[in-house]
Amino acid sequence: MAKRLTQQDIARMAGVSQATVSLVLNNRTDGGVRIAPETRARVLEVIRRTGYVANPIARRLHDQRNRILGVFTYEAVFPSTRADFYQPFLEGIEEQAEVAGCDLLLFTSAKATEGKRRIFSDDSRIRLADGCVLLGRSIDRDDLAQLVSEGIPFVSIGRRDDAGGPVPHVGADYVSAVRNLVDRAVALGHREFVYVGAGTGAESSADRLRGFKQAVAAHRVAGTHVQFAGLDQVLDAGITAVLTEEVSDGAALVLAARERGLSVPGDLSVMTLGAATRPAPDDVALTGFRIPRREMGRRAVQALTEVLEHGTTPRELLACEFVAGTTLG
Amino acid sequence: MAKRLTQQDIARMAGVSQATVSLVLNNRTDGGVRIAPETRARVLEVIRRTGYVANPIARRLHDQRNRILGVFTYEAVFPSTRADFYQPFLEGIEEQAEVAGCDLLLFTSAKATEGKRRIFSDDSRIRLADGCVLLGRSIDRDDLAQLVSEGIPFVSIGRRDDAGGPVPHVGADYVSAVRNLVDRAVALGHREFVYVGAGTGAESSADRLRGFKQAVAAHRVAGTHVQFAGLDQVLDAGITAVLTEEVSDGAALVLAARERGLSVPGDLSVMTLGAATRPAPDDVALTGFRIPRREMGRRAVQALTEVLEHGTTPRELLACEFVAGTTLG
DNA sequence: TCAAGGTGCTAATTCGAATTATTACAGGGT
DNA sequence: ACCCTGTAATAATTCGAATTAGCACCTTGA
Repeated sequence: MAKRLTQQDIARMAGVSQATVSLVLNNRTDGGVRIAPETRARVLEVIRRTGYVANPIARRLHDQRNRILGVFTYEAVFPSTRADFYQPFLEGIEEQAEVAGCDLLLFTSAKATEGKRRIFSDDSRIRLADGCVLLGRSIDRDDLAQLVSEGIPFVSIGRRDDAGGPVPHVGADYVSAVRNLVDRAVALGHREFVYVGAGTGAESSADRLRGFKQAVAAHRVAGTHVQFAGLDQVLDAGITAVLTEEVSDGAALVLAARERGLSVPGDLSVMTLGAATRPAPDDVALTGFRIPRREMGRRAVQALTEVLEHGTTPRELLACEFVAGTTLG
Repeated sequence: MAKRLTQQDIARMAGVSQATVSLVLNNRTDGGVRIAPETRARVLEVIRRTGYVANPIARRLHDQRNRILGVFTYEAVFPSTRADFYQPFLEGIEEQAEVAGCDLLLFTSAKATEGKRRIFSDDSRIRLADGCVLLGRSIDRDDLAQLVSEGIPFVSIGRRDDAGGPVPHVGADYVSAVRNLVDRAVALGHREFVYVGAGTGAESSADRLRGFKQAVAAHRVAGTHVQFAGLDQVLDAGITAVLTEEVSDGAALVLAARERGLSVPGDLSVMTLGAATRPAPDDVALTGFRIPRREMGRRAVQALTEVLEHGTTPRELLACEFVAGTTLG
């Protein structure tokens, strides 16, 4: 296999020193550095001819920058079961990376331990990249804490609680989004609510439940929380408005109600909180909100750029757009 | 930001030299290297206490290998309009990369010129990876020739004609796949065929048309080739079996025929050749074949591994699976 | 003619870890 | 006292690129 070219090789070909090649390559003109135009041209010509590119590894060893942004996901990125969930994020990430002139490193080699990947394995490659975007519904807290304590530049997609320090993130404002749904339902006369879903564990779940509780408290209406709920349970409790974390749960309720000859939203209103971790039927136009996934991806890369350039700790929540649907009335 | 610990730091704490730390860390016992048990224990204790992990960058610099595989596409990978096309390939690539213990680098930094990315721009980063997988319907011939002549390790997904030398690739055997379709149609009594599509330009198109021509010649039946075809044209020419490169073209013909009150496959048979570059309706069960996209991705990475290890030039065509559908009779 | 000042380039060092060559020292035998 | 052998550790070098200090050469001007 042809050995990769080094600056030393280029230097030899151009009849100059390695240092000169480096200076030409980086277009250095400051600090009393001068290269004669013809020398510069000669070196550039050799570089052009050979297609030489500086070894990013060596470069990074020296100056901590190689224009590579890592993307770490806790599951494989492409498998189609998850594709609908991850894809919009990745679109945004790719789009903004292109703008920033960075390449994306997908950490596929991260060994899966017990079905979950871990960021810090024996031979963690996370430092290959300048910084890293973290993607996944829930992220291991120990991993997060280590990222923070080691000062590795990263941005999480999705809000994260502190982990031994503030965690830089670009999330969705679920609290406001859920409150908004309850507000609208109350305005339509609803007084008996139920929140169906975990409501805990991942921050995204907790935020939704928090928004729900804030809203029902503010309106002084009845609001309960259950992990799972069948149609009977809901009806027996006199509920008129259901909010489900999972899109598929909401769709299931609507279908069950209609099979039973009930009208949605006539007899029961159903709203979904946008978590599509499972495939859901697309023939039910649920009322709910749209998570700005693509925008979150874009903003995460922008935020990462800020982290890299200014060492800040950006935390930002993006608004979710109300989706009218047909299941709230 | 706390500076990361180095082996030098560990060495100081343990009262040994940096070399000793490295030897302990790598558990080296061969080549006349000996470390006293108590010294080893002392070093390990410091490592445990501090949570030190070797900097992978420095490690790679020494090992001449970064276990990064590049993925170059002429368009953005993730946007949903293209997702159906690229995704299965990427699934396979990711899967095999994980097996090989490599990370994937998406060349998003290659700025698009006139809507297309180019591999060799002013500051091509293609050499950043150990090797590279090329993905795209058609690949710029100049780029290809340069890759070959510069001896850059790469594998194309999709068969490619020589470009100043053989081009390593993992493709689909369209010639056989199309011949197979014609064989089946002839066996069912068809004698008047038409091939609808480019049939030229990309190798994938040319291969399909070649298979078609070989088959009609072998069976001594009538077979014409047109770029585009309306339903009237087809019927006027007395055609009984249509093969369309594009899935959407085939679907359009079927729908047009049925609207006209014709039966498919009663009055007209339609087969598609699997090129889904445009979204197509999924309610028409077209007869055709399945391109083994995922498998192609997997094999491409395997082939790239061979290129890297043995400097070979693998060329391989994978068989397409017949899809019965309901539009051939 | 010699210092002053500018120009164009290079030698040497740095980054962190891996590896090879080498040294230091103890103990045993003569 | 001397050599030899084994053991345990270190000094020095390597990887490829970036950077800094400084060297050699050329003009000027007095």
